[in-house]
Amino acid sequence: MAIIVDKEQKRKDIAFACKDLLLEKGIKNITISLIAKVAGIGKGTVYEYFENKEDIVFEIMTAFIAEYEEKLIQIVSKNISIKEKLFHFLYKSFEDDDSLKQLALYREFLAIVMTNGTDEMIEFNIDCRKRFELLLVDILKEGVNNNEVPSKILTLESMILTFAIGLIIEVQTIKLNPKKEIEKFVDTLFDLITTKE
Amino acid sequence: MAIIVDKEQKRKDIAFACKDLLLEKGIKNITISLIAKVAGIGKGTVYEYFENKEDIVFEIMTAFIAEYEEKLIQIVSKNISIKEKLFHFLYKSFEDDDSLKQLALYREFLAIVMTNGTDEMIEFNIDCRKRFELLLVDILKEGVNNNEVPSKILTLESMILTFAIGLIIEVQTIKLNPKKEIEKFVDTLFDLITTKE
Amino acid sequence: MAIIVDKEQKRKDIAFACKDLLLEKGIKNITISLIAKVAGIGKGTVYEYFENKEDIVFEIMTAFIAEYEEKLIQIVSKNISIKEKLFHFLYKSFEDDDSLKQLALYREFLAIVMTNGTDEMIEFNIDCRKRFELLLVDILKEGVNNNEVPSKILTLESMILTFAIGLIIEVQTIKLNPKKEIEKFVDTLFDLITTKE
Amino acid sequence: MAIIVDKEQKRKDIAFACKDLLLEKGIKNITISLIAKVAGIGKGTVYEYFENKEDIVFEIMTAFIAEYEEKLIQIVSKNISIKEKLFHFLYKSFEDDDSLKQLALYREFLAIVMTNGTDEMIEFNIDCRKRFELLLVDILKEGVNNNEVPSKILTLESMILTFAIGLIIEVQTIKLNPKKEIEKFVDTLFDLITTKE
DNA sequence: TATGAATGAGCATTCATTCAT
DNA sequence: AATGAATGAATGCTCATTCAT
Repeated sequence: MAIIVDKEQKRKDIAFACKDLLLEKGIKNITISLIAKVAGIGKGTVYEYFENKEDIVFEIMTAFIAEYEEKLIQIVSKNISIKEKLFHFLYKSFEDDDSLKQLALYREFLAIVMTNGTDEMIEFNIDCRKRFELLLVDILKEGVNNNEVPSKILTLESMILTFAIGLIIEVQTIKLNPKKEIEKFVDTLFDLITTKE
Repeated sequence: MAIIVDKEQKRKDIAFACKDLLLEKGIKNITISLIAKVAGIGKGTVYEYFENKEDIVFEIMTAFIAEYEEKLIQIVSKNISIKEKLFHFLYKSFEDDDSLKQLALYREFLAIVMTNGTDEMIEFNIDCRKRFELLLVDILKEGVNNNEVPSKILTLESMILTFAIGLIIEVQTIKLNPKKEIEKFVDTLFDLITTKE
Repeated sequence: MAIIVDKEQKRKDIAFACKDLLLEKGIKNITISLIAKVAGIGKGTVYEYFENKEDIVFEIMTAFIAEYEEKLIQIVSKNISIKEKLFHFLYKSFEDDDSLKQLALYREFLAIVMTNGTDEMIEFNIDCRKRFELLLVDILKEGVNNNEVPSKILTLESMILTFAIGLIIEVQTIKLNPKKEIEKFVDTLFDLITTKE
Repeated sequence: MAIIVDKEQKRKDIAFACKDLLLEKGIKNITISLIAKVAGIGKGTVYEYFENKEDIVFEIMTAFIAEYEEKLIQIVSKNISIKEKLFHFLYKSFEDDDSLKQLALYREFLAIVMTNGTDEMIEFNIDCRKRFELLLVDILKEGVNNNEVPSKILTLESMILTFAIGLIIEVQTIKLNPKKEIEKFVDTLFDLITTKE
């Protein structure tokens, strides 16, 4: 058991050592040789702890997702209006350079899943989506509870996430301005949802 | 005098001959050798009509986009409710096997643009977006003119397209059911937009 | 016979039209397509007047050589000392930008003859050498006649040309300074040859 | 632990295995596939030890140059007259079939440096020149020390090497007879230099 | 447990030349 | 005479993964 713990720890150590490298190089341009060098181990050793290159990328991406989730949780717990929360929830990944780099990596990951995605990748992706869904639901429910928005907003939850993915893509593929689009989206949404009799 | 060939026509002939091949193999796995063989010409001849591999893929994709646009135009001109039109506008690419194959190709193209997109590709993509935008606006405006929906629906236009892209991705990456999602999206949208005082 | 004359004239016309192009592009990077375009004729027509690409290059090089020979003849006829004449004879091809460009072309030609030279090329090259030899002999003989140098200088003639070729190479391959080397060469030579009892 | 290979040694082993191949095929016609096959290794392995094709050619050429230098050193240390030494110094590369093959390779290398030479190639070439220069100076100085020739012969050193390069070229490009030319060159040189009052 | 040496498939592109018209 | 459409051979390099030590 001690050994197992060590293995798990070493996986994380290796992954941690490569975070910046992956951000800098991207999935396609990172090599096992480089990973081994940066982690200070031999190429063969990498395979003692990871199944394959994909596996390493997953490990690192998982860490990034966890980090990002942390940021979103902070948004949820902030003392701001639901509208503001929703804006930040959507805009967080465009806010600063580090986030943008992580977003670029996620985009690269998406590109792979979109075309060559293994079941494992899709599983991973579904899992991520679910975790973000929970947070979004938290935000929406809180708004409902505070009577800021009618409860029917909850039905929009999946649609909002799909829009978010669309935006992540289109910011790159048709040079959409994320801030502008998100502001418009949130404004329109709240305009529609809060229209009273 | 030598034979004068209609270069533009021959381009299209070659592209046409390779349509199925591209659909079957995908952008990354199609080769010039194969293209030449399928088109029944020499490899060098391919380069008489196309700058490079990318150029051929563009030509074929452009044809697909035009075909698809045609289908959308038919939807616009159909005698159905705006709600139904919007549904079909969004669902058309998932409706049959041929459409799904073309969608897969577009997804592959998107994946490239997302990560290695040249300016030309982005240009192409922006252009496609604009053409679809026009059609969507047609649908929405008609609905407004017929008093089926309030005019504020027009502000949703860009958002709808972004959602559409998000859906194209997520159908693949998190196995979303396109029909279900689109139905929910359209229903919710119309529920929100048509809520009266 | 009229037709033959026309053919010869057209050869020269085509060659003339391509002179600058060849100088700019070099032998390896010039293409038949480009030649045809610049000469304002069809690709096939080029082959009506020339055997092959090599043939065109020859025609143009021949013109350049003739031009260069002209320059050397002027040196021969100048009213300067034999030492100065020899210096200019050797230095002429390094003197100005146009000459340097022609020299670069000749170097490229040499590179081909050195490795893939056809008999025809070698013939051509031998012929060039002979023509320059004649001029050099003129210079040397004149010096002897004027009692500027002893007649034994005539035995050096081939050696001087070989040195000239070596210099043309080494200016490029080991960055020799042509002016300095030629001055040293001429000085040393005259020092040796004119040492009297 | 894994096997630790003496990278430098293996480089040499691979290079050694390809010597004849390079001599036979020449720089332009040698292929990585062939190199790998002849060296009995995989194509990828070649790239473990060499940066690129050029790198391999350099390694082999370096070996040939070293071999050739060795031969020249033996000439320097021979107990013959300076005149004979100079003759052999210049004639060595034409003496036997192996030397002629190596000379052809060097000529091919020169042809590349003359037209597409990278800085690295020029560096390499300058370095070779310098090494031969040292040996030539040895020969000349010894002659001076032995009172075989006046010290002014030392000023001819660079000129002799330039002549040597010119000869290497012209033997090929205008079918000069190396033995004859070198004999004439050496005779004339000694005639001039040793002319006494 | 750690290592690192070895591997090999896979592919776009250029351009001189020909020859049917 | 003039043309220009068609051709096709030929090759360097990367990198994830394995496995002998």
